Amino acid sequence: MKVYNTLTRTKEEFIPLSNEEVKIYVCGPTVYNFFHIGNARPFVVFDTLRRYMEYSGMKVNFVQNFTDVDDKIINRAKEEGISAAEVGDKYIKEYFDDVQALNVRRATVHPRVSENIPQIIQFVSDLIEKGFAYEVDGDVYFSTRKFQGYGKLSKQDVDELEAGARIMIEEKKQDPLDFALWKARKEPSEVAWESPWGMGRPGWHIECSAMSKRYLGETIDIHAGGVDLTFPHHENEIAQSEAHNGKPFAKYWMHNGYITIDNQKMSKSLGNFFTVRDIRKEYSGEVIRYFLLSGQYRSPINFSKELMEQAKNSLGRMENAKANLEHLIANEEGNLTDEEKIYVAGFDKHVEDFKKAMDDDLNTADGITAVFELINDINNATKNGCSKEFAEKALAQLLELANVLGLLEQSKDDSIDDEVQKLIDERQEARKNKDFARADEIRDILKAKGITLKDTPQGIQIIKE
RNA sequence: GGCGCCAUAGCCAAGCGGUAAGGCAGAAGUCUGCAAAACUUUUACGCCCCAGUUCAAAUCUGGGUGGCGCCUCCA
Repeated sequence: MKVYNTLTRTKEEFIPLSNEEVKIYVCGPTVYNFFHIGNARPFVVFDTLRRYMEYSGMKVNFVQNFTDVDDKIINRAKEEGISAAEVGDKYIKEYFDDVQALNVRRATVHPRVSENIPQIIQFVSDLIEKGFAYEVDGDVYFSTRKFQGYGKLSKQDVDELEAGARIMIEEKKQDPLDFALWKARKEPSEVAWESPWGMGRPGWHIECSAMSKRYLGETIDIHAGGVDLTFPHHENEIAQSEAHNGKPFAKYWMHNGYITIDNQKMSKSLGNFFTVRDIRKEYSGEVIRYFLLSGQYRSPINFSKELMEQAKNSLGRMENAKANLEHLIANEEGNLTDEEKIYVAGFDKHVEDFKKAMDDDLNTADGITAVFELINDINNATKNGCSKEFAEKALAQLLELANVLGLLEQSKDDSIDDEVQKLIDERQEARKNKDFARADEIRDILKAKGITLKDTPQGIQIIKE
């Protein structure tokens, strides 16, 4: 498998550090609010990476943190009149609710900053001891210029950065490029922990370095996140971790592109964002997931109603294929015919195409194409009915690929109540008596309830929304 | 000022030197009591523009034009 590595700006063959497991760390959310569709992209993309690696036979140790100690959380807590811990707990719960709808599997570990304070304090102390950090009035800063190679990920030149002069000048810092590892408490009500430098809390960047080390070790295979984290967040993580451990931090750095609105970056500060929670009111999580996977992960994707409709209709084609096969399985019998055997043998090509696409830096757009080509074959094979065995094999093949993408996983509730059953029976009776007006009327009534009836040669197929 | 990305049909999107995948939307047809689903056919002599390299370029090089991003909390 090839992977685009931001560190080298090229696609590289992915070679795991160990044959036992692949170590992946993905920067997780700061839990002070519902996450938006832009935040959702890395969750879905790197979940797909993980699924594909597991499909390819690798064992993956996947760590994604929760940043539950942060200024925004503190502010939120003040606003809502609850503790910072309660804010964190609340939005972690909401995170899992949304992410479950998106078919994003739980990470191997979801560490929280608040549960890693001793490790962080140790990490910071070590950096001071090694001469990479210094304390001023209860704050601790990292000496950027002491770490050679600062800027290697984002390809920034230290002197150019300084010349940019867009960095907040803090009196306490020895150099404007230095960043906080530990922040002293400003007022007594703030969450804070005891430390060698007094009461305070960790800076943003140090958390990931400390948690990555604790849960995955000093050198990991892949560190991933959104492109906007490249600088300064990931650059700072490299500086901290490599200064501390004296060895490479991550072998591959993967960054997903933005979600845009009218071609502008979606962001909380611009206020042009849509939360997944809100989008879910109109589209299923799988539609959102399909939308996010419809382009290659490094390209920007524009978010719009029109594109969501396209995603919904496209996914609908996949769902129809699945539903039609399930209906055939329930109503047909028999084993593979000679003609069907040829079709089944042809499935392999689509699997190969799928793997080829996914091996090429997770080209999910092409992966989806392979699934549609499989569906075309299946539809052609079944247009005049098929054996039960064929339908079973076709469905298994379809789900094998779709599930790697995290699609077609949610089984719909197809139970119907007595009242609906009575209407369906009545419609059948009406059709038999050629009372098509009544039959169509009933179909419309059910349609209004979100139940679509299809009259197939294998009987009535009921589709619920 | 520094670093970087992108430009393919009405819309989305692959392709990365060998003669334009796939999906949505649209049109016609088959099937059906009618629908739905499915199937068949159909929609880019051309891939932002101009040069160049090559037997061959959407794909490489140079120069434009237009859009976006990072350098500041941000996925």
